[in-house]
Amino acid sequence: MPSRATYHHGDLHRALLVAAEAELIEKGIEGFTLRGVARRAGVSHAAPAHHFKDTAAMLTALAAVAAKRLTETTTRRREAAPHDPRSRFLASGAGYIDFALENPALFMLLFGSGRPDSDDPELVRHAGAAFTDLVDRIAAITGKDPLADAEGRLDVAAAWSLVHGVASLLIAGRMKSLRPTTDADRDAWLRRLIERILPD
Amino acid sequence: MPSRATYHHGDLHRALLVAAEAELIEKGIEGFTLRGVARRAGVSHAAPAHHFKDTAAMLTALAAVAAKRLTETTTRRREAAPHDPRSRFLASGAGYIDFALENPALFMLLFGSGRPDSDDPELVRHAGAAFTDLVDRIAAITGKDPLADAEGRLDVAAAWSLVHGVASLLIAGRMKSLRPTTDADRDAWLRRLIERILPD
DNA sequence: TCACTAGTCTTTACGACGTAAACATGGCAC
DNA sequence: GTGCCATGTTTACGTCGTAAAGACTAGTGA
Repeated sequence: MPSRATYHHGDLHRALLVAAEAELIEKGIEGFTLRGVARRAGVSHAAPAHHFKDTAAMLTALAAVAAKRLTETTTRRREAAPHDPRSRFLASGAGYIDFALENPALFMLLFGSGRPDSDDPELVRHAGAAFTDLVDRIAAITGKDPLADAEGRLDVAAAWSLVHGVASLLIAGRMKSLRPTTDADRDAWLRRLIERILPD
Repeated sequence: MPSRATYHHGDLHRALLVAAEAELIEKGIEGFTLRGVARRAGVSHAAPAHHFKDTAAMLTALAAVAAKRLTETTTRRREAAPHDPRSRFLASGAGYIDFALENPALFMLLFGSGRPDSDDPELVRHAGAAFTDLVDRIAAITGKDPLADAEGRLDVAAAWSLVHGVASLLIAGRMKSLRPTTDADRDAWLRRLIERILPD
């Protein structure tokens, strides 16, 4: 069925991840299908088994990619921002939300579905980096380690919750009546929103 | 295959919803199966078709139940709270989070999956009631209609986002290192968290 | 009272899916 | 060169969602 110049693909592992992302974006997490991914990559439906134990493993690998990309997005935004701690915090938070809006399927895969194995080392590593980034932003503002006491942990929980909540509700389309109508106003709106949770 | 006193079930529509909730809780949104629901209700796998057009319709009906129960929970908590606006807001928010913690599968079905039809009138009605409750809590604090101006809508967006974010992240198990270890401290912790987003 | 109709449930059937096992191919280490 | 084994294919099996056709019965209208 699959027609290809060579019997062996060459880089099927990577190709499958690319195909998997396309499949996820197009079909959503519900319609995601291993056989569909294989078709997209031009191989037989059983070929992925040699690279991913099962569907969950493939989704786990994809979630790790998502976590990595999320961290890259917040980092890039932060580095482009003014260097004062508050601006950097706002930029990082806006980056989190932008990632969600630009990659809703990946974001939902990462946070909203129980499908990826959340103990996977690669996933833990990249998700941990995103968390560390958040903690660092807050540390820069308060001047102490937020994880050291209950108040600091509350700072972290509140900031993450707000940003994550905005992202989730925007993606789910539940904030249509609250957010600004034009995309141009979105960024300013997001910043004003995030400002409300800034620690002193 | 199914053995029952009478050929006709009598109240299969309701029984299917009960079975569907059990199926959702036990198998999760991923493992949710129409045939599994039918087995649970003791009918043939095709019987549900006479009561729900397809799987999505069944999940939509279940989501409407979830939305209704969410509103009931926040209402109950609010009514049990002291009558000052801030206490009532805190109680309502804590109710939202409690609902999520007590019904994680229903909460994720309602907000985190694209499976229910979000245009379903019954679902819109109950979800709208929950939203109205939130707006009313904020109106009671600020003394004006929050939806009337941009600042008020920002109040609503921020409050909803924080509460929704906490609920989502707690359910996903991503706040283990931030939340208090004992359940006894949880309520106080939640209140301190929600306080941070209270409008003036 | 008694057919008949419409609604409810079952049976059967079909294509798609995930997974496993047996088989084919060819890259690469020796 | 040769043989191993990772990589890909084929075949097979059980489960799923959905549709169509048949069995049963409650309720309606004559």
